[in-house]
Amino acid sequence: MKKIQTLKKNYEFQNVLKNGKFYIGKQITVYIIKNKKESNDIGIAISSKLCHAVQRNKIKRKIRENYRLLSNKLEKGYQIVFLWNKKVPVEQVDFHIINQDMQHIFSKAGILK
RNA sequence: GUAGUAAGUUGGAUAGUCGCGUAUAGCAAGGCUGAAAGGCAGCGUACGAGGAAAGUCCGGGCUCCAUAGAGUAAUGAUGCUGGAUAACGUCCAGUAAGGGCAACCUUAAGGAAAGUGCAACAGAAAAUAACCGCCUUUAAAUAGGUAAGGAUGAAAAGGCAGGGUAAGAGCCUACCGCUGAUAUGGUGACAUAUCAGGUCAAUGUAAACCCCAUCUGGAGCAACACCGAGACAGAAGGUUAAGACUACUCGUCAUCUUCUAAUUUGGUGGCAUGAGACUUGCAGUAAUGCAAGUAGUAGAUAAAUGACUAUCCCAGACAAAACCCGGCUUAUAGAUUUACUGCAAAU
Repeated sequence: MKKIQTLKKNYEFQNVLKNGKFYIGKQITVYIIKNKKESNDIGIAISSKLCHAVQRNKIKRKIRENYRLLSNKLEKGYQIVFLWNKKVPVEQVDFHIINQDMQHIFSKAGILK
């Protein structure tokens, strides 16, 4: 399954955020919960209060790109939601820091193969 | 050369690797799914954010509310004149006032003897002006006249000069301003000229209420239409009531309607050729109109146009389509074009 599956509905997001385990990195926070499928679903949520649409899109794209590069190495059957850490200024968004965060978090959560 | 004014254009580039969305009578010729129709996936190809996409401030298309119909009112908006436009609170050309040496710029530019209100502080007084001063009267107290001068203020009863007077005052006169009438020019706002007016009866504020003129039904693509699933409880009224998205009146519609409670969801259309853009010609001062020609696949739905690496330079600002158009407003690093103005120098 090559395409990235994404969460669509608000209740799906709420479910992950309420019941999932969370891990905090330097720039991103990740919520993870098991689902019963044989694939991973991800969602990216960035508050509209933080910045305007252009910055939001840049953050989303960098997170999505990083996930895409790592997705083959992950165990399957999880729902993952990425959040931006509110305390970090949005101008400092950096591809490599997110990459480190993600590897660290996924290995800590034990879903990295 | 320098300082400006106005109107425009542009809004990092190149290469490599990996990816995303839409389309596809291309390839593959059957990889997955399905009873089938078909759908999904792969490879290739093409296309894939802005000048403001933003704010959501106006106007319109489109949709529903009855085929949105008529009148009155309310509400809201606009407010010099003429024109443009589908329409506008927009644009163009003018007028007036103000600013700038100038190019040029700015203006929420109707009405203050229709009425009501407000004018802080200061000041004697904020609209039937007398605090000081001046003059007359009186021995003095007092009584009266007076808006020239002082002081306060954003604003103090046209300005200035002469005459006049007890002192003063449009009290009188000239000039300027103001108001009105007439004539001429202009479609008009208005301009110019002449004449008359000192009862020139009187501050500002209408971004206070208000008055006048003109316009204005409501809600919005989460509109709306269709397909398919889930759920489907209770009460009231029923031929004159209730309802049909501001109120009232009239008129129309319809047979089931209304209320309370509970309440989920998927797909398709709407949805990309439009009062569109550019070029040329003609008409017009112009906005714009008419004619001919040219180019042209963004279309998502937790939402595509990206990421990384390398090189270059002036080191990339503001900022992401979400039904669609016409505007307005606000944000914006840098680069660049044209026309014009002032100053300086040279010829």
